[in-house]
Amino acid sequence: MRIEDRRNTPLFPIGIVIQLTELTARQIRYYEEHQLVKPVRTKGNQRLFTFNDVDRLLEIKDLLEKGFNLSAIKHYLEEQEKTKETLKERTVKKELSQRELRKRLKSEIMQAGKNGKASLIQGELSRFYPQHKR
DNA sequence: ATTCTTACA
DNA sequence: TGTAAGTA
Repeated sequence: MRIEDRRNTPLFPIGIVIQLTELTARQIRYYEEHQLVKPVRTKGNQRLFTFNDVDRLLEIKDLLEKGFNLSAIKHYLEEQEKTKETLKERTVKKELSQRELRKRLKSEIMQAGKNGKASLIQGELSRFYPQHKR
């Protein structure tokens, strides 16, 4: 999950963001007021934007040019955020369950090796192989 | 030189 | 949104 960290690393002062997005400082600060982006502040109170913030601002600009108002864009981005987090959660759960599965398989295999009888999981797995007459 | 806030057009 | 003023 290193790439994600990079995209969320505060890097750009507003001057760079202005060049990257071709938005004015006024606009960028205004969007921040409305919580569409949340740049962190340095000790000197200067804003630092992340790569994701820049992407976000570009999307805001695009939607604005297509005629959407700020509140609509805000709702849109919130939904997009929810969806994104849900997908991420599912991925995490999947990874956890697969790790758990491997752990159980290993345990069962070692157990079966000791007492020679079919393990519980072998019984479970047989369901996925129709050629095994049951 | 840059950025920040506030306030008014 | 743009811009001017006074700061940090």
